[in-house]
Amino acid sequence: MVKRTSFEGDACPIARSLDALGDWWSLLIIREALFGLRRFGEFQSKLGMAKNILAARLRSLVDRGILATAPASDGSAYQEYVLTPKGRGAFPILVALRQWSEEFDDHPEEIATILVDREKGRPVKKLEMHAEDGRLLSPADTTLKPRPAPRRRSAS
Amino acid sequence: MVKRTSFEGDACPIARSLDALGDWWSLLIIREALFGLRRFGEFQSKLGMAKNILAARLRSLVDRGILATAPASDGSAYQEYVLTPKGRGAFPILVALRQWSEEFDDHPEEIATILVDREKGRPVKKLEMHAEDGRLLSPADTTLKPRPAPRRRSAS
DNA sequence: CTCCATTAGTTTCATCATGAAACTAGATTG
DNA sequence: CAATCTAGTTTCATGATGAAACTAATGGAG
Repeated sequence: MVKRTSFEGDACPIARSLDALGDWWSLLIIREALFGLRRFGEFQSKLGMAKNILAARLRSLVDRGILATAPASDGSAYQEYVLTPKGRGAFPILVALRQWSEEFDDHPEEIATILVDREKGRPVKKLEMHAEDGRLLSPADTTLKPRPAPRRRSAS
Repeated sequence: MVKRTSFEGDACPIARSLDALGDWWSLLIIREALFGLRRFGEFQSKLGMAKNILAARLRSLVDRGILATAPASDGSAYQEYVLTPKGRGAFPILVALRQWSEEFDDHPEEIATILVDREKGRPVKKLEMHAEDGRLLSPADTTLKPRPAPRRRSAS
């Protein structure tokens, strides 16, 4: 059992996310799915990845509830892969990755696209983290706390 | 050249970020570094990863300007690994991954920690995306545009 | 209905990456 | 200066990846 370590049982939520999304292709598949791709062949030609790897990734994403197979929207007998709410929920991760690249990449001139506000066509601002009361938070304004034990029924 | 495909030259900023951070360990190393870890042995024992892999990752992260080696803060002759601004800039990525897990994980009761506002001790809100003018944007409110060609000197 | 092309995979095989353990050089401690 | 600790490197077995060939089912042309 020299297996590539899994973070499935890890208590850290970051590790748990990485267990599902942290390989080289899953997030790119989700990116394309958000962009509207649905068919095996579309993913394969757009991403240029090996078909066996794509098949394995799609299976994993379906198993984890990130994609679902749907019985074809154009009437053909083939199936399609569509994002579940869980899959669409990965959007902020993609935005965060994009913005990190936009801000820190050594060759930003090679970046082909920018994410813009559809209405105005202007670049979106950086992701913001806010407190419950609305205050804008910087990393230093945050800290980690142990998760409170889930209370059963009512408070003690 | 059956090498694991690199996204280094890819025009997609998400792929470019994944090229630097998209392996199983890099983001966890950054997480620990944000938490204050600095020494090789600290990372190794905290993450429980093989030392050769850790050494390779640290080297890669230093090469990419995400970590820097510093000549020891406690006077010893060993070196330390500290985050650069580029490394600290990955904070939103970690928050996005954490929040995705908090929202969609099948076993959220296994998650040990929550990210809170230091001042109030209350959980932070989900990351928000805003337009330049401050409007809150949903994914559907955004679209991709080709990056405008960089103008030289003045406008045409 | 038949034949051919397309789609969506699976199989095979070579190579790369990962992980565990042993090993090592230099730093630190007693 | 001997024992130990730190920070790695080396070695080797195994798992993951990728390219290409192969296959079964579908779709389309005539």
